[in-house]
Amino acid sequence: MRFSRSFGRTLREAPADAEMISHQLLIRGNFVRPAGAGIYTFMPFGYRVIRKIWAILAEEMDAIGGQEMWMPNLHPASLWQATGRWDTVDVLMKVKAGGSREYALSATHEEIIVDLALREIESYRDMPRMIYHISKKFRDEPRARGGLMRLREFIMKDAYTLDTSEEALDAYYPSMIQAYYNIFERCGTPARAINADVGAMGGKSSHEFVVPHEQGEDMFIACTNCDYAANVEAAVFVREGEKPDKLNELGKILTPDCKTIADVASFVGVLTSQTLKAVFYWWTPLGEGEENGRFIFGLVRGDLEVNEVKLINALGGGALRPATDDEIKAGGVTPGYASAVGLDVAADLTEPGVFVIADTSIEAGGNFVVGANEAGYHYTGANYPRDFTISQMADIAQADTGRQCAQCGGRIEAQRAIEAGHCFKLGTRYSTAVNATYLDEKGKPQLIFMGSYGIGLDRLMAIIVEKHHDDYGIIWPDSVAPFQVHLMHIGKGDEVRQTADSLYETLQQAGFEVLYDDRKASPGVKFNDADLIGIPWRVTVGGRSLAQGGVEVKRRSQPDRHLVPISELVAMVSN
RNA sequence: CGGGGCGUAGCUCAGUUUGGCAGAGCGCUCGGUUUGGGUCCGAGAGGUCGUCGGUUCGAAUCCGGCCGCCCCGACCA
Repeated sequence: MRFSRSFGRTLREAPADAEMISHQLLIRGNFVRPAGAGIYTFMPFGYRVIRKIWAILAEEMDAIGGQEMWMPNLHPASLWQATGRWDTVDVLMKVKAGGSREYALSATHEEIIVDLALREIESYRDMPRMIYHISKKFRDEPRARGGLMRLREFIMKDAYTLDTSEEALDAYYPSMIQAYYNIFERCGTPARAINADVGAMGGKSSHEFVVPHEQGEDMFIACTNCDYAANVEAAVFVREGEKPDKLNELGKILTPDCKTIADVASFVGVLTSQTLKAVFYWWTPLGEGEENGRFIFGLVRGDLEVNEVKLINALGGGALRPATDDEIKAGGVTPGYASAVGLDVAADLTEPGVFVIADTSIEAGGNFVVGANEAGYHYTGANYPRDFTISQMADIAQADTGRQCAQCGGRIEAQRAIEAGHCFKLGTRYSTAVNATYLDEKGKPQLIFMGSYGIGLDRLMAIIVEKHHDDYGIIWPDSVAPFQVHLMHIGKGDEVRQTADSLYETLQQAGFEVLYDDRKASPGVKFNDADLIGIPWRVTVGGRSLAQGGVEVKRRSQPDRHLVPISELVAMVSN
C-alpha cells in the first residue's frame, strides 16, 4: 500500500469527545471513523486489523472442530417470538417492512441456530457439531460508550455447539475455554476466565473472559492466594463472624437523626458489622407488568452491600427498582429506622405480608443494632431467628476487597476489567422453546443441548490498543498488525527514492505486507505517522543511512535503530 | 431513562457574560524555502454559527421546543 494513495488521513489531534486512549489513537491513526453514537466505519488500516483478528479466531475455532458459516442479520420476527425473546430482550432492534412484516436485526444468533438445529439435526448421529460465524450484531444499547468498547453495531465471532446431552456439552466445553485462552494470548491481550452470571442469555453457567483495565465496565473478584475468580454478580465469599455465645436481651434505644448505618454505628458505638442494613425494592416478575410486582425487603449485615443481580437471581428473575417511600410505608416499614422486627413477614412470594429476603451474613454475628420501625429508635441485641423471621435466606451480598475466599480462605480483591469474551452453557433453554429434538439410540426424542460462545472483534481491537501503545501511538502486536513493514524514504535524491521503490517491490515479493510512505513530506511528519500507526517494523531509506551502506531498521516496540545492509533486510524483518 | 457537559471551517477551539461586519491554530490549495523527528515565508479556498420558532431596528450571543454528541449513573447477551 502506498501511503500517498491511502484513503483517509491521520489526524494530529483526536476529536475532543474521544476519551479512551484506544478511541483517540484509532481515530487519529485513520483506523476507524464514527458514523454516529456506537457506529463506526473501519477504514482500510482498521479493516486489515479486523481481518487479522478474524483469521486468528477462525484458526482457533477450526482447530477444535468448528465449521465456519454465515448467518443472516435480518431475522423474521417469528423466530424471536418462538423463543419468547421478541418481547423480553429490550436491546433488540426491530424493523418493519412491506407493511405488516417485522424483523429483528441480529442481536445474537441463538434463534437462527436453534431453528437450523430443528431442521437439520434428526439423529444422535448428527451430533456433536460446532458451528460459528463472524458477522454483525445490532443492539440498541441505551448508552454506547468508550469508542469501540460498547457499540450499537459491532462485529462478533459467535460459535454454537449442539450436543446430545449435558455430559457431552460439559466434555466439549473445556476445549472451547482453551481455544479462548489461545485466542487472547495470540492477540497480545491475555485474558482470564471467571465465573459469571448468565444474565438474559439464560442457561446453566457461563464463563466471562476479562482483561483487567481500570476503565473497564466489569467488576470481578479474584483471590490473592488461589485461582478463584468470578464476576461480582456471581462471586461467593465467606461471611466471617460467629453467633455470640450469649444472646443479649432485645432493648429499645433512642437514636435521633440516625438514618444511615454509619450514623447508627457511631452513635451507638459499635462496628457497622454489628448492625443490620435494610434496603427496599419493587420487584417485577419476568413477563409481568410493574403493577403485578411486589415490595421486597432486603436484609444484609451492616458492613455489606446488596448486589441487585444476586437478589434478582434469588427471586427467580424479573426486574428490580428501588422502592418509593410510599411503597416502603405501605409495607409497614419506617425508612431510615427499618428492620424485620415486628413486621408481618410473608411466608413465600405467593403469600401476603412483607417479603424479607436476607443474606446469610445475618447469621454471621448477633446482638445486632437494628431499626425499631419507629422514627428515632433502634433495637439493640437483635438476633435471628429469636427476634424476627424472614421469608428467604440467600446469597445476596456483594463480594468486595478484603473478604474471605470461599475456596481457600485467602483474601479476595475486586478489580475492574473489560469483558472480552463470554462462554455460555445454554443447555436446553432454546431447544425447549422450539422443541428441537433428535432421536437417541433407542429411537426416543430428546432435547438438543446448546452452548454459545462469543467474542467481539471491534472491542478486542480496542483492548489490544489499550494494552499496546505509548505516548506516540499504537504498538501493534505482530499477530494483528495491519502491515508488517512500514517503509519510508526521507530526504532528497533520486537514489533514496529509487532504493525505497525497489525495496517496496522486494519486500512485497518476499511476502510482506508493506505500507510504503512515498509521500513528499518532511521527515518529522513521516516518523510521527509511523509511530502513530504502529506497524512492527519501520524501514527508513535516507541519504545518511545509504552513505553508511544500508537502511535504518527499527522495531516499533523498541527504542534502538539498526543500520542494516539492504541484502540482509528481508532476513532481518523475518524475525 | 435520571444527572452533568457540549454543538461556531475537515480537526482543536476562541467569540456568547455585556446582542452590532464570522475569528485563530492545525489541516487543505498555489508559489517559494527546507530535507533524519509534526520546517519557514507569502498568497488563497473553506462556515445556513446543530435545527425550528420567539424577543429585537439588529441574534452565534437572550428565551423556548426539537435533534445530535460526550461523560457519570441505571441498563448491558
